[in-house]
Amino acid sequence: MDAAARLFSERGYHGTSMQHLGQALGLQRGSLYAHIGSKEELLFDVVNQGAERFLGMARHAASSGEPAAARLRALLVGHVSTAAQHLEASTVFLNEWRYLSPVPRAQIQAKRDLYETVVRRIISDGVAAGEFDPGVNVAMAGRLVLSAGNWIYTWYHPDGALSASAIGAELFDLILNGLAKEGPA
Amino acid sequence: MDAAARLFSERGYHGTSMQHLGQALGLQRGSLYAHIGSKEELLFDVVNQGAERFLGMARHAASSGEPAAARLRALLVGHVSTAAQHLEASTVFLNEWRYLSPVPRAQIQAKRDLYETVVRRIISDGVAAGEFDPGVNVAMAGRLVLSAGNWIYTWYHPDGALSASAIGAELFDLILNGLAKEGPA
DNA sequence: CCTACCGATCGGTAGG
DNA sequence: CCTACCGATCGGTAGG
Repeated sequence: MDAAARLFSERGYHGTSMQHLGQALGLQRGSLYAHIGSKEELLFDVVNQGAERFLGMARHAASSGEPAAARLRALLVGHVSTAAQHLEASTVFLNEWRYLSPVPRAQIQAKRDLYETVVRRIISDGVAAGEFDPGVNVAMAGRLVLSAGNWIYTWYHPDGALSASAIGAELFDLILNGLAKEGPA
Repeated sequence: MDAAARLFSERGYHGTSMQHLGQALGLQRGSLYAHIGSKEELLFDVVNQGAERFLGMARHAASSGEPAAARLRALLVGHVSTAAQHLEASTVFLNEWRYLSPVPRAQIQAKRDLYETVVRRIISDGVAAGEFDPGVNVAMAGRLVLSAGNWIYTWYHPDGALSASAIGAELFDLILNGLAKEGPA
């Protein structure tokens, strides 16, 4: 699965052959079928593990009992940290899941929808509690949070100046406070 | 190129065969080679056209002479509108460009970098002009804007409640003002 | 885990 | 001479 995550993230699912995987593991391609059912099953396992990682983190962040802003911050920091720690598997989760056939894809779609629901719930909680602006479009704000978190795999490098947590925290501050100068209405 | 944009966006570059392309056009796959040099050349053309579209729009938005906030708004609205109007080609531009071989990929990378530079320039102009908060991390804010714009192809549907322009405008307002309630510091 | 295959299909090119 | 194709096949590789 590690080799698959790496190769699928670099070459894409369809750009990776069983030959590539065999080579990475020092096996003939036919021999891989003693360990996996099919190439697609391998994709599903990598994608599903990624989905579970994000979902588990989100549920934990959402249920802390803290104010909505703190929960959203924990979720965004957790999201970026998870993506950074499992960059290849996260890339596969985000980019290659759509190549699954209908039944497994629907399973993953359900987990993606659940994740988005968790994010929106935190935001609508924050609006209800008076923490966030009552004019906030909850669906749009949820998508902004997911966008910010999901796009980082395209530019994050482990040896960058900022840690994953710091990136998550910076993104949260931007989303919470905006670009505009405080003060004059 | 339209057929390639559609097929590459749905199946991915490596998941699309010359057979698929021929079928979409009512031709034998071999006949396509009277029109293109190679499959990769076709990918490059789709990706490059996408890059040029976004870059042209960004240059136009950036050079209006308006305040930074208005320019950033125009860029985000333009970005979402462009992505919406050419959803398939934009998807290929964003997802499949990395499968180009080194030389053409570097050409596209340069255009992507240029686009990001335009975005950052607007933001740093806004900070310098006192429109934006002086504490803003320009690189991070630029990535947030790009993230918001680049992720929409995953959920945008032409028959949704909001037009592309309206989505761009809502995203801009969120990024400018943030989630937080105005008032108490 | 191997070699040796299967039915099919890959991107690309042949001559006409 | 051109554009726009044909049926067949090139050397290799796909998943199984």
